[in-house]
Amino acid sequence: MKDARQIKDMLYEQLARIGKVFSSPRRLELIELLCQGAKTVETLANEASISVKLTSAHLRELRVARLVETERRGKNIYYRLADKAVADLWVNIHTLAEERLVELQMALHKIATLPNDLVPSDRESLIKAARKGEVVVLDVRPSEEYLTAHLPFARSIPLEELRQRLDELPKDRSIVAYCRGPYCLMAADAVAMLKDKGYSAYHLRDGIAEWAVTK
Amino acid sequence: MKDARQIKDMLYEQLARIGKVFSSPRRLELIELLCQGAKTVETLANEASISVKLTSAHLRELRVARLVETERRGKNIYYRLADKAVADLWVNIHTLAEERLVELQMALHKIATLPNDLVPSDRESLIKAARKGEVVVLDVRPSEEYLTAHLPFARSIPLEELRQRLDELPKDRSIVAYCRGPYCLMAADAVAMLKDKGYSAYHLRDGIAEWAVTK
DNA sequence: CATATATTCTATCGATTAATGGATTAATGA
DNA sequence: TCATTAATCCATTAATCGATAGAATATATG
Repeated sequence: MKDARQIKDMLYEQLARIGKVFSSPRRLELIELLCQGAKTVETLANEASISVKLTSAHLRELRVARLVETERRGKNIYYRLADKAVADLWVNIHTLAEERLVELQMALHKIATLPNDLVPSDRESLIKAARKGEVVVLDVRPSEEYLTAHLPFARSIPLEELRQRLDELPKDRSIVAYCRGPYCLMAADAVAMLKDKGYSAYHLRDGIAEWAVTK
Repeated sequence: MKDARQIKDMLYEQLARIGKVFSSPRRLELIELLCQGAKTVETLANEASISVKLTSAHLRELRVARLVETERRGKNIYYRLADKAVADLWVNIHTLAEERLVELQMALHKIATLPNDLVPSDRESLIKAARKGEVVVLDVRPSEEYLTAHLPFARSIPLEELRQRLDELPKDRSIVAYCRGPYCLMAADAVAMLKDKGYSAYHLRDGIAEWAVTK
């Protein structure tokens, strides 16, 4: 069996194709955005603050690895994750990275101005508190993303509208804001603004992708 | 906040470090070997059929990403996975790859001479059958790996010794052989040999890493 | 202390990849 | 049909990575 080595090499090469997709910072950011729902190339480019050409090139990599699917709607082409398992893998990678990489832990520390645990941190008690109305769960992502999927009992006020719509929020209850996930800065911004205006606001670092992983 | 972009870039760069580790075929093979237990550089080099120098270089990558830990025992340095989550990620990646990549499915089809489902394929019924003695679960990996961890009720006969120790196996019962995982060819070899000698043998594609993932 | 063994470090070459700009395709709408 | 919009393809450049060979280190053993 002299070709056993060859077969083996080929197998690992195929596996590495998946790893390669997750080896580029830009692609990871695109994957996180796609975890929020289907989006056009231009939307993705804007939200990731990179050129449309570069976005297209990275999406091509995702496409040849069969991790995303495309659908044309009128002028636009919408990209979406091909499988929930892709989002799961994304969550797995960033969880492992946060556990193992001290550099990442320190960078995250800079973002989280305050500890995360002042608020019911496990899922059941957060949902329970939200159901009872003890806390307000606030989704600060764009409303399309809220419509695609959101946490139970969450109310949607996109970050851009938050300043004008502050009066919709009660000052006598805690507000728990979340956004796309641990690397999205929208919820942190929202919490800073709310605290500045006298609200008692907290930052839930998980997004819907993290929430969806059955642990 | 003009440095928000910078912070974000840095975060994704850190995350990509983990992805990069999983983007090389050789490193994936080393990770799979390390899923079987702690091993020296030389052992890893031999089992992956690559030079010691190259092995050391790849292990260095794993080390700077904090995914492995080292321990000196006498002359040798033993490498082991730093966290069970690393093995879980390996299983996640190859599961996703098998689901999404047609090329990989076809390559695996060449290895699996016969379908995998002729034998109790879910865990509970396999364990139950093994407990009752209806089937023999056979671990054909080197005995050190068996000693580190093995499936419940599995009996150890390393592939190299199998030819001489055939008489230890019963001809009136099914034999279910497994090895390191779906990309290891040892169990396939063993099954081919056993069938050739008149045994009723089957190939369980999962290894202990796959088995350990709580689904 | 000298030698053998196990492993790592450094330098180098070729191959791959990320990013950018220019040209091209595909669908829409006047 | 022609212009517009959305996205991709293609060619180029700089940076990075995988692999190999030679030198260096660190530990064990005589």
